Amino acid sequence: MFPMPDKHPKTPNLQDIAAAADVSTATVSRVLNSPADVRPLLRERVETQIRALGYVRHGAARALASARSHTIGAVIPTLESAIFASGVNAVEHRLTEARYTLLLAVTNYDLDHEYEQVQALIERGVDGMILVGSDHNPDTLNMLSRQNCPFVTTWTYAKDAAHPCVGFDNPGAARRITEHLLDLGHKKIGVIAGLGDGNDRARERVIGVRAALQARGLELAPEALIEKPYEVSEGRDAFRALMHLPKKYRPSGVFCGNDVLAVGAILEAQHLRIRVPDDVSIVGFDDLPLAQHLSPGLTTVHVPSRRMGERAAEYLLHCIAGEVPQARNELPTDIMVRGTTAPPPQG
Amino acid sequence: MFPMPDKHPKTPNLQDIAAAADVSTATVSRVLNSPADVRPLLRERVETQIRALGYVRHGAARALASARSHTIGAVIPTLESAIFASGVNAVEHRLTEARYTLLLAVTNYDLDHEYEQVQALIERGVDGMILVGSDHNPDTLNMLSRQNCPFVTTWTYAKDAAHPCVGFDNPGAARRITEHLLDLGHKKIGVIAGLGDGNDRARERVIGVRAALQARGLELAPEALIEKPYEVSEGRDAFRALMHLPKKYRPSGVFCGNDVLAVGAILEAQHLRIRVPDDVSIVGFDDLPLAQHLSPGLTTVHVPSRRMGERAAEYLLHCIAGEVPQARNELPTDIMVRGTTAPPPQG
DNA sequence: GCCAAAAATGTAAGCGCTTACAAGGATAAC
DNA sequence: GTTATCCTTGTAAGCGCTTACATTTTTGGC
Repeated sequence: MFPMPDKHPKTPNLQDIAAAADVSTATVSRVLNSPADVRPLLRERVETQIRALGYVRHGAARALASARSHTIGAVIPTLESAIFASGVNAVEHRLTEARYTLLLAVTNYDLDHEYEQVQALIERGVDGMILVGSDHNPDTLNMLSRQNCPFVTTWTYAKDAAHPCVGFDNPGAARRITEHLLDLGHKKIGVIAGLGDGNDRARERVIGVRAALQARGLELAPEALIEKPYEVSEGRDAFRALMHLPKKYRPSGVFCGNDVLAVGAILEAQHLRIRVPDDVSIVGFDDLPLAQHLSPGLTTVHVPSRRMGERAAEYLLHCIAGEVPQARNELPTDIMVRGTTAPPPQG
Repeated sequence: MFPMPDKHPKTPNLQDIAAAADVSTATVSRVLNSPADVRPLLRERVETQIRALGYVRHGAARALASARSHTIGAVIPTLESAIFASGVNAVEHRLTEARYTLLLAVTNYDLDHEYEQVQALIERGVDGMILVGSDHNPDTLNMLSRQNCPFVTTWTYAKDAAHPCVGFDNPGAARRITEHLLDLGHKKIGVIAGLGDGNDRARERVIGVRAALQARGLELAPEALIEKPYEVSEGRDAFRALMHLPKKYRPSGVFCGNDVLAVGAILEAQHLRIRVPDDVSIVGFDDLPLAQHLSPGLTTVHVPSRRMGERAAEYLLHCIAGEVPQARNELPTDIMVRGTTAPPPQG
């Protein structure tokens, strides 16, 4: 073996810095982690070398030695939905402020896949984990607690929740916006819900709709409940199906499990030359940025996704700092009454 | 100190498994990493213990010992834009398939912030990095190569690109869709561009528009070029401004730097009772899922964001595997002619 | 059965860092 | 000038794993 031209001049490590600055590795480590503990003169000598050699910490070694990875994991259903994306964005911001890094994993609404993703993140040594919803494989939660990895669930809240959560009252919000429809005089309500399997939020919203109806002695006809994946085209299909129901069931007010489905419904209404809100009222859920720009603006439930992301990140950061933050955090939702709702025709 | 009730029964490590299965740690490591190297009988004995004790690998230790973190970093401008979100989603999928995990960082279109994020990810020991665009702080690229961290840029392609990239021809696509407008007979073109600072894609798209105009002896009036952040409301504002231009400059065809701006333009047109495409034609860029559902459907440039994400992930995975994949990858774009473009009024 | 070659397993040396503890120096009280 | 105290810095032991190398076992040709 002969001397290589230094193509890969070996990235410097703590020892190299220590040698260059003629101090011990402990001192370099201290300059990096608790600069106040080392005298300015020495500190500067070390910092000079750090810059000169372009030293970058070795996170794995750091994590191994300190049992702290400075990373947080988030496991979400999908990034295709704008609303999770913006929540994740918020999480990322808070973490970056705290010099933490986000590990992201996606489940596609599959709880078994979620289990694997959680395991993968635990293997990566995340210091905390953010989950969506309260539907989880029991193994997932077991693993989390066995590994004593602090975690918090988002997007749902219940005052008796079994786990730390920062979320909101899904059935309550669904109920309130349904009541808005009922207050306008609608009697026949249709529902375009998200897929309920493994998705407690979707199910709970339907429960909220039912509750509102029952309180007025009404019922949700089975024909008028359609479950669909969260996609514009699915919303269109479902809305068309609803409009082709026999008159007896055909709804004058349609509750959509989220805004993506609602946009689909509106577009299909336009396509079918059904006027919104004159002929049919439509409500959504989530308040995507787009909702207010549509014309007419979409009446929907505003969900504080950004704040939820921030709060979840903060919760974990506090846990890691050894504090015991409040475990159950409820965030308010708002009914945004805009242009897609009105009294039913001839009524 | 007295014996604690085992609240935290210390998560088991390789040694514990080795002891329990009465083998060496090397053997346990092998059943985990190259099971074929250990005889079925032994392997099963070890696997039994792994399950029994609920063992989970310690990634940091693994990374330290093997110089491989099994993570990839992605640094993107924002997650609020649906199009990056879906690209990231695609990256995540490919990585998960390869048992890799994604570290995500966001820059908010700030190149200095990008530098910090890249450093943070390098500290975390990512095995490769995905960047967006070709505008970068030189320090960022230096760090990457000093740490010899393989990386690939996305969203731009140039046949003489200085770095590995998987992207597409921004100016070319912008030029082609502008030509579509010109072919319809439009002579006065307005542009609602993204903010060009630190965003080569936004600038290149404008260059493409200019090229198309110049080729026909036309010019882009300075008044008719408006730069805005990628937001619906900004698109509305810009469109309104364009429509209030003196007749001489007022465009009959508007090129929007992305679909979000285009949606804003369409909505504002609706608001101003300007008919699209009868009075004004509008084109976008990106082909967000929504674009085809609008009515009229948005004429736009289809960008293969999903495939781009997949290819970028694959590129890095190949690099890590020691291969030398093709460094410059161009993906095709398509002009999607839909309903928002037509000949200008009165001929 | 015997022996060489091949396959399976074990041994142990790090990977780069943090941190308890030890040691050395400066400071201040007397 | 001493000594006790505090503040800085150094020493060195791991953290949990991978992997080159050494050792043992198995295999198969004869």
